[in-house]
Amino acid sequence: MDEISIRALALLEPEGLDAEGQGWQQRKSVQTRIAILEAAIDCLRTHGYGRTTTQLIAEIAGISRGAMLHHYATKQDLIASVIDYTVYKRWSIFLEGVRALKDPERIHKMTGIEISWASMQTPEFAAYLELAIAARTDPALAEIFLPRARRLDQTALAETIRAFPEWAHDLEGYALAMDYATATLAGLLINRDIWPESSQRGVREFLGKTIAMLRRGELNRTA
Amino acid sequence: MDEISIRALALLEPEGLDAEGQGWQQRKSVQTRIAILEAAIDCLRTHGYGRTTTQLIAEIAGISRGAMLHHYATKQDLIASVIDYTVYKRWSIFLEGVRALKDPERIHKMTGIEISWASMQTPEFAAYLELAIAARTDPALAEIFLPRARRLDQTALAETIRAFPEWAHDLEGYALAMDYATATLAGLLINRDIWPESSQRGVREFLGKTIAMLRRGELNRTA
DNA sequence: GCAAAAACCGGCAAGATTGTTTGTTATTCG
DNA sequence: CGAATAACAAACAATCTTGCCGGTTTTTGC
Repeated sequence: MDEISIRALALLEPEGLDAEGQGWQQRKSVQTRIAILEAAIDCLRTHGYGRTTTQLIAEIAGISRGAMLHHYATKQDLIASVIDYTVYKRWSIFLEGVRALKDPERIHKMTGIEISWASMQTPEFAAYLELAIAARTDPALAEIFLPRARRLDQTALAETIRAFPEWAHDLEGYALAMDYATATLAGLLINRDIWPESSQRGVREFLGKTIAMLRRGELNRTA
Repeated sequence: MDEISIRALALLEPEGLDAEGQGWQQRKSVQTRIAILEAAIDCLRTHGYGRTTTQLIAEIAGISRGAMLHHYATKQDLIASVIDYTVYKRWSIFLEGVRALKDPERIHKMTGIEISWASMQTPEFAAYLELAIAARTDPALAEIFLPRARRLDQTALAETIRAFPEWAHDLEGYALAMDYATATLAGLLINRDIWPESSQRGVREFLGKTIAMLRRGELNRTA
């Protein structure tokens, strides 16, 4: 992992999950917590937030519900950790994909969209999306989700731009491109089961061309 | 309402809600059903699908839960009607907005996006979106939602193009533009509470310019 | 009128979900 | 080695939600 990734990850890294060099009990605790988080992610993406029960999470994680409530006293505590964890993983995957590209590919072949698309098709992002959606109508969830999401979104924007030197001079344009791509791809995800695959591919390809033009400045965004 | 609107509405109009010239009992039944549907829409948009209970719907509709189960024996029956009803209303509002535009406005000022945006900010669309999202993780809901959504989506596309003579020669392009705008705006709706308003406006405006260029053929979508 | 049907109301049982509580096993540290 | 602490398990009470059922009022048709 190169320097860019490390710096970005450092600011997004979830707390309470780093147990390097600790005792065995500590290491086991972290291991169990990660198992719980991944079980929660699996539940969220397959059953949605409304039907994600603590019972099911514990079941999938392979532990008792009592044990889970020992690590995460309340459902809100668990969800809060899930938020941090999923965001961290999403941008890790994103940066990893970008880092694997050579500069010419990244700049001229709109591959950024494909990478963004790939990072949005992971179980982690599916879980995050479920939470984002549920937070719009669930006040209790919104209370813990919105502050985190706003902060993490801002942090991710500021840190990922480091991986795109060609955007460095234009933070505003980068923010627009990122929001634009994220919005369109998220909308695509929602209609995944409704629209034919050919339509979805058409939208993705057109989005790629649009972003490429935006970067080249052919679509001045203020006029 | 002009001929175009009437033709489109005819194909999308929900069944069991037209009681013109019937007896009073029939009329009262329709009236109650509409009250139930609108209560359900209100519940869906404010509480989400997972927390929309039959009890709450009946409460908001102002009738007893028993009376509601008389009109809609099961929750699935009710939701099925909600789907048809919301889609019908959405495109009614959309066509009404388009019809109110003069040709030059519609063609040259990318006002189509604003109308589409307006039609997606109604309670009806919010409810539909909740159902579309919930259907992705709820098999029981998907069973009744997906077939309807696919059929209604196709019908709406074929019918609304009548209101855009400038697109008539390019159905494929119209479909792409519609999907593209819908996806982006839906994605925007999801992030409504997360992103700053200025970012959202930026995305909307950029989308408008993109669609305008697509229509003018400046962004060839096959290359 | 008057019986049938429709609209409507209130309550109930079965099942599910959350947080708490009590108890057991394993680890850490003085 | 022994007490304190952490990890884990199982059961419980309180609350919701759904579908169903008996009963009441209103409308319709003969």
